[in-house]
Amino acid sequence: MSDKVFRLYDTLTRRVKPVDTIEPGHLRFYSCGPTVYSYAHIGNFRSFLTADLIVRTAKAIGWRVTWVSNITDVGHLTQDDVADASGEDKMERALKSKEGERFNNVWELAEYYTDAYRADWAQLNLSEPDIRPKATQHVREQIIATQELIDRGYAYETPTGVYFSVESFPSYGRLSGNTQENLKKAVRDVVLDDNKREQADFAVWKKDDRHLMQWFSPYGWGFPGWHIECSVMARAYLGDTIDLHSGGEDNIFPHHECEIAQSEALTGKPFSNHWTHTRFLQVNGEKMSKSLGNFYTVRMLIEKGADPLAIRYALIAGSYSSPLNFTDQGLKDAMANVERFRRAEAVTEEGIASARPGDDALGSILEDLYQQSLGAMLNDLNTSVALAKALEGARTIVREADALTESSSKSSKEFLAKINALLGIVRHDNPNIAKSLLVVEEEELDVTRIEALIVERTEAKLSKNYTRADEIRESLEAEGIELRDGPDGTQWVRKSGL
RNA sequence: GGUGCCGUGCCCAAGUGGCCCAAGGGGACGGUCUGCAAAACCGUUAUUCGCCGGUUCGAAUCCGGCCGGCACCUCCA
Repeated sequence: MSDKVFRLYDTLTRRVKPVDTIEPGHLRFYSCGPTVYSYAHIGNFRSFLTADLIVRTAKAIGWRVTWVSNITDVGHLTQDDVADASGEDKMERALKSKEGERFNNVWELAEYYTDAYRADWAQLNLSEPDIRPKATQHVREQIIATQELIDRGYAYETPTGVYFSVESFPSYGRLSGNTQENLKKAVRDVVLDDNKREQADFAVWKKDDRHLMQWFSPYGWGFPGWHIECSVMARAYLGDTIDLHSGGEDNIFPHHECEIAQSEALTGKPFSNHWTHTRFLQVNGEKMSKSLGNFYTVRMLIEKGADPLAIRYALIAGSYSSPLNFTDQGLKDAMANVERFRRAEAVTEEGIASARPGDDALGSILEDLYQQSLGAMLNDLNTSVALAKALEGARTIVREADALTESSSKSSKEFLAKINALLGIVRHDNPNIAKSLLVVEEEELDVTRIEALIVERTEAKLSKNYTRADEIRESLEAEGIELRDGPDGTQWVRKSGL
């Protein structure tokens, strides 16, 4: 525990305010996860990273965190709630697509993309949520909640499903500004459904005995509406009122607006005391979309040679509360920065091994920088400043390099460990998980041959045969191997494909 | 039409009333090192914050107008 204040923007009150926990020092946090009908893209991950950074920051000030992040493995409708429920389900559509051919059924498809999601998650060094519930594992509770909403007069059954009556919940629209009145003014074409009392009413349960995923309920065969899963799972794991709820900006409406309505209708208590939303990621100044060809997944970028931690860095380089422009150049920039942390770590290890006597020249400087970095994170997750302070620390360490005493090295090591716990950009917290899930197989390198060539080049240099030396350097360069001459000999590194 | 968000150097991006003649990263340029390069390290790189007015002792920061961009309005992180 500490007396530090963690401030975050709250979408509901539209201002930055301290995160208050109901139980002192214990954050109960729910973040919306993906629908697993395809690979999650880097825009999805930007929003998951916000959740990860919230958890890391809370832990850095000594809070206990119970973090629930769901997996939506029920397909929801791709179209508006059309009257006959014939709207195609996005998981069904994925199954019928070319990529879906290899799956026997939607369940396998969901499982495959869930695994892929978790692998990418580990690659980007996101910490593991305490609970990762699946919508399909909570259908029973969703049916019970649906019935309760009917019993309490907030929902009604029609020939096509069960709908939540927006009129019955007067504060509907408080989060998004889409009040019933404003929604009526909307001129957007909406598919009319005569079964609904009001156009703004939304589905809690859809009746459909042809749906690929269906369950039996008091209303016959069908499947749950999209919003009810989060209401139910948040309550099951975190209680009636939670401290904080997060998601992407597109979740504000309708998803979170509807969650609030359902949850508060069920419990009569506030659903979440704080709401945080991550703004969209743009790619090269444009909206990310498949048609524009700028739709990036984590594995695509790794295949292109991007360092997973650099992807992470690039995605958190800007504030979560503003749109971020993800560019190829930004990714390269991030790689250079991640490299600097690696260098600082290498220098630190050498310094400890050297056992050089002397004062700890860095301890207080680094502690100060860490505190500034933490302070920035506590101030509405100001990642730009937090990263700047972390980089300054890494630079400070690298600058000392050969002059690092053993005690300075130990301070450096502590600094890097704390920065990594806070920002996750120095190294993978759990390298084994990241490695075992590595999506791209490192192509085999003939290390013996490379090292033999380096020896040959060193000899050529000694005999002043620079033509041969440069020839070796250039041929290795062409293979993607970069040579770096230093006082202690020549090192080699793989060059990134970016 | 409704509801929100944004416009800072060549690029990305902090700062939202005085500590800012504006962090940090990349790039570019100069230097140290080096056979040369790469890497590393050091230094330089916005009297200025979309435009025009206003408020104020003081504005990138507040207010008004204009121009430009983005998101959501029941598939979407």
